[in-house]
Amino acid sequence: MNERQGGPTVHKAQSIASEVRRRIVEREWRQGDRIPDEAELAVEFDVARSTVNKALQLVADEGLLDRRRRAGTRVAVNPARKATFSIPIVREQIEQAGMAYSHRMVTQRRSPVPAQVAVRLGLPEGEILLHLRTVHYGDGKPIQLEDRWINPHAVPRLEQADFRRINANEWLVRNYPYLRAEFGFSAENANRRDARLLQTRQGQALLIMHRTTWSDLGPITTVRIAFQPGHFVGTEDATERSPSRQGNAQQ
Amino acid sequence: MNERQGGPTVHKAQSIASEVRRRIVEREWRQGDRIPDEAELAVEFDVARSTVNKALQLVADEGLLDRRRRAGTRVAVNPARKATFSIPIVREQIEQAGMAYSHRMVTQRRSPVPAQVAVRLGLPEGEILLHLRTVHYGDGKPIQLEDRWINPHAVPRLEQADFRRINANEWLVRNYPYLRAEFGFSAENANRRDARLLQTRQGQALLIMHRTTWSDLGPITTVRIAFQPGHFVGTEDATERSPSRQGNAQQ
DNA sequence: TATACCAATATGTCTAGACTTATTGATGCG
DNA sequence: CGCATCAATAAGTCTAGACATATTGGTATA
Repeated sequence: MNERQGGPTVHKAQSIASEVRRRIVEREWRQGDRIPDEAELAVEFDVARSTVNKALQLVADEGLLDRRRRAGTRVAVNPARKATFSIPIVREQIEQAGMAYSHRMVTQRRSPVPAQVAVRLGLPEGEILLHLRTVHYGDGKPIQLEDRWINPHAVPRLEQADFRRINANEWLVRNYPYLRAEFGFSAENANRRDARLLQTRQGQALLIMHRTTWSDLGPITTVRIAFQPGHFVGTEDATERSPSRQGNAQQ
Repeated sequence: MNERQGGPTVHKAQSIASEVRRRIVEREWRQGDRIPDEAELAVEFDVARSTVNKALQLVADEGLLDRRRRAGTRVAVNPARKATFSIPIVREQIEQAGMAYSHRMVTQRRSPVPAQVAVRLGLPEGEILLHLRTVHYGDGKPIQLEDRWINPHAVPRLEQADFRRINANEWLVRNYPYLRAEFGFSAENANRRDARLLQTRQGQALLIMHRTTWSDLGPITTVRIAFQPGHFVGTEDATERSPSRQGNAQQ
């Protein structure tokens, strides 16, 4: 009972997942169809059931399959719905574009959160948080403008940080891992302050990105980032989960 | 050699992953630290090594850990960088907001792709694709405007679809699963046509979403969606991979 | 007819053991 | 001192088997 030889690390699960994707994409298995169960596929591909299980979980995580106990595995009716984001850290992003990075802190003070921000953070209005406004520059030209609120209760030693030297984004990322994040995008016509800080004209369409992060100590920070006109924020990938880790995020 | 009793389906891997996250977040393990190897943790938590492996892979996929063969597992220096997107299908989105959905096809014709679009699709300029312009309405008011190119080579039976009855988004999603997708956001001041179709004024800041999808037959479709002024597109989650599947995407 | 219950089933999860492979760190050589 | 080589290590993957549990569909009961 031990007639193995080839040995693992050959990604059988990955190949099975690919084959499953192929059958779905080429319509051998149609949307809504029940596919053969794990045991059958294990026989077909000549692998252990757990290997099939792993493969199907991969594909299901991508959204192409729906799996339910006892009910079996079906080809998803609304397939492939996830996309993973990969957003460079401001400084890296700017430096990777071959520009010299710098930043300027425009505001730093403790003040009561306005209602709108409190909602994003899930905190009561009026709580005293640290409020920062920072402009990030590439070769001296403004690239993005961030308006940030930091929750001191979730960020011990916040006082010790000098945000004129290291920007809040980097400091938080390096020191305060988060467990959950929410992103959002919208567009706004530049108001007077945005226009001034980004050195553009009022009314210019700006891409606005909101981001809020949490650890188990509560909300860490929420930011509103206004990008230079014309800026494009792209995601990479979707669906096909890569086994390797990569990417970045701003906090 | 068989003294088990409690039995699985208790998510030991998940609990271990949570504990690992906790140690990272609470800085018992600092950024850059090497953590105990799988065998040690298996002893500590009294589980099989493969269970620890699974737990650590989960956390590594979230970005909190970096793992390398022989080198061991370290707490990531730039942690937690992924966010998964979950975007409702237009019609569902509008209906879920309690509005009556309708759509209107403004343009439908085959024409040569302009250079800009060809680049997004990775096709030669001038290829003949199907070009559609559609406005989606909620309670009769324009919600979003999509400008779409569809590649007939990746979409068999394209002729048989009647996009006046079912919108392209839904038709594609139901029939043509994709394997890869790219998203992007930007902001533009509404031009004359955008303004007319969205019933707003020129110059208004519009959130623009670009999306391109591929199957193994090549690029399927690329869309530029212009949202009604004030529209907000949010992502959900990040990091903490949920074992269940959910969410939606537009094609 | 509606409900409660039960057996069968397919997936979910874990274990213990084995083999594979990238990478490190030490050793020996030119 | 720089470089090639090699053994040890830690993660990566797979297997076979077991138990867990949600769901289904049928059967018996009120």
